[in-house]
Amino acid sequence: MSEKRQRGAKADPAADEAVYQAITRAIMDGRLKAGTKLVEQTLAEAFGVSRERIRKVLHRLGAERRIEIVPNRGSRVPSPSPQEIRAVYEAHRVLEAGVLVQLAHILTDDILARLDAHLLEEKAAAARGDRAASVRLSGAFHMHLVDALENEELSRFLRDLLSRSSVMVSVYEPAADSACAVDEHGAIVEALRARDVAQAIHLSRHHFQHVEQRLRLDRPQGPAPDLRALFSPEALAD
Amino acid sequence: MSEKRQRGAKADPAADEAVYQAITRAIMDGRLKAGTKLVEQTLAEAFGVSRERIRKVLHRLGAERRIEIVPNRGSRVPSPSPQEIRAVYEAHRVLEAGVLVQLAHILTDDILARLDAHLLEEKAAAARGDRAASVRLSGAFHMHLVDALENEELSRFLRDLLSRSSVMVSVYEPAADSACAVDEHGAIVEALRARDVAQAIHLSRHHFQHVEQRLRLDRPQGPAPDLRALFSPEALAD
DNA sequence: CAGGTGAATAATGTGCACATTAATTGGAAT
DNA sequence: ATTCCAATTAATGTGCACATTATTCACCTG
Repeated sequence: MSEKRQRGAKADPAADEAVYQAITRAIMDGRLKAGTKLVEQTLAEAFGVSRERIRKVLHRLGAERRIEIVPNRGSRVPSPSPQEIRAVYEAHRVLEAGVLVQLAHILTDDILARLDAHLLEEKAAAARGDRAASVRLSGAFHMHLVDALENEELSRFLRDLLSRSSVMVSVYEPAADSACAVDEHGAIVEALRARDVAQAIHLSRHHFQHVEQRLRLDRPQGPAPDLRALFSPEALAD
Repeated sequence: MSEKRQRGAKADPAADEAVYQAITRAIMDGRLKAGTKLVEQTLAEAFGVSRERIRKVLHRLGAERRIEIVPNRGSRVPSPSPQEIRAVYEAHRVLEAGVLVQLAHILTDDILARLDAHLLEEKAAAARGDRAASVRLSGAFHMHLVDALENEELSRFLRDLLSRSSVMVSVYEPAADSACAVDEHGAIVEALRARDVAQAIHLSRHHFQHVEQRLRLDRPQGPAPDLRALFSPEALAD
């Protein structure tokens, strides 16, 4: 007998997750550019799964705001407007202010030690000029701050925000050096160590202001959608 | 001819939304108690729609954390543990601290006027002993604070948190009077008017502490799930 | 030749039939 | 009587066939 599937066959239960992860990574890595249309049939053939499965994954991604779904018109990678980008960064800034307030109340030496360890990592990555690692660790710093509160709700919210801003940097190519970010991160930790909440918030706000200014929001609008046929099936499956 | 549906018939496009709203409301109003199992076939018959439609709505609700879905084992209304409840309230508290920081930067007389107007509404509801309205307006106050920032990300996050905490109060019946809440809300607005951020945060934190303490987290655990057959189809459809 | 209208094509939405897995019940053996 | 196992039942998961809607394109008309 061949591997032919029966009617209601139940294939790999982890297949959903695999497809979900693949598309998510493709979006976050910028391999799927903003505005690209995600055609169900094409994706189904690319992954070698049924269209229904793709469909389910797409709806999940839509619910998580990772893609845009317009009824009867399909799904596509969102191309956020400058306004939406500002909103995400502002949300991040507002959340971190609240996190810092709470962190000051439950701060332990253990938490500070972990933050210090992370800063060393960041500094090392910056020193050896590893840009990819720098970007990743820069986001991880803020995740560390939230994770210190050990609150799944808050961690999830920040994770969502970070995943969305990572899409944005792939649209509006940021100017390179995030070296200064390390120092700013360190300053925030120092303010925390001194239990100076107001100062920590102040530094955090300025930090975000710098990051936001680094984006090229001036001549954005339509980054030439270039949609359709830009995503190769084998590149997706990798 | 009858109203019999064809094979791939496309019924009311708003049917999804109707089912979604109905279930959401039923959960938030406490008509669907925590732990109740949501059987697809039963719901399909209750709403008079196909099981696939129910299925889609259920998955959407699951993605929004409004219900719990265990693969191959179905969906149910979550019965949050005391730990999860604390997490939600803490998240709310942390978010509001950040909101107050940002609000202090962009505060206008117009915003203050709207908050004052809301306080009057709350006071009126409390004065006439309308408990349902009081609870609703109490949540609305915090929504107003976030909405003043005009940031959809933050508003959505708080909306999620509120919808989850509303489920919780239906589990752990709170002691009645939320009268003092009005005064505490008013105090926060006054601190804002005086541009005293630290004081506003301080008051907000204490406010949440009061609300959280009002819940009966002492002898909770299993509120006697009582699942199956407690939800009447006609009560759902209302 | 421009602009719009229709048919043809492509892509999305949905009900249904069945597979699969969990829950339940009945019975036999110790 | 209790425990364990098999068979039945119930509920969830999935592929497929089609309907419906959007898009494209060719053709006709002014």
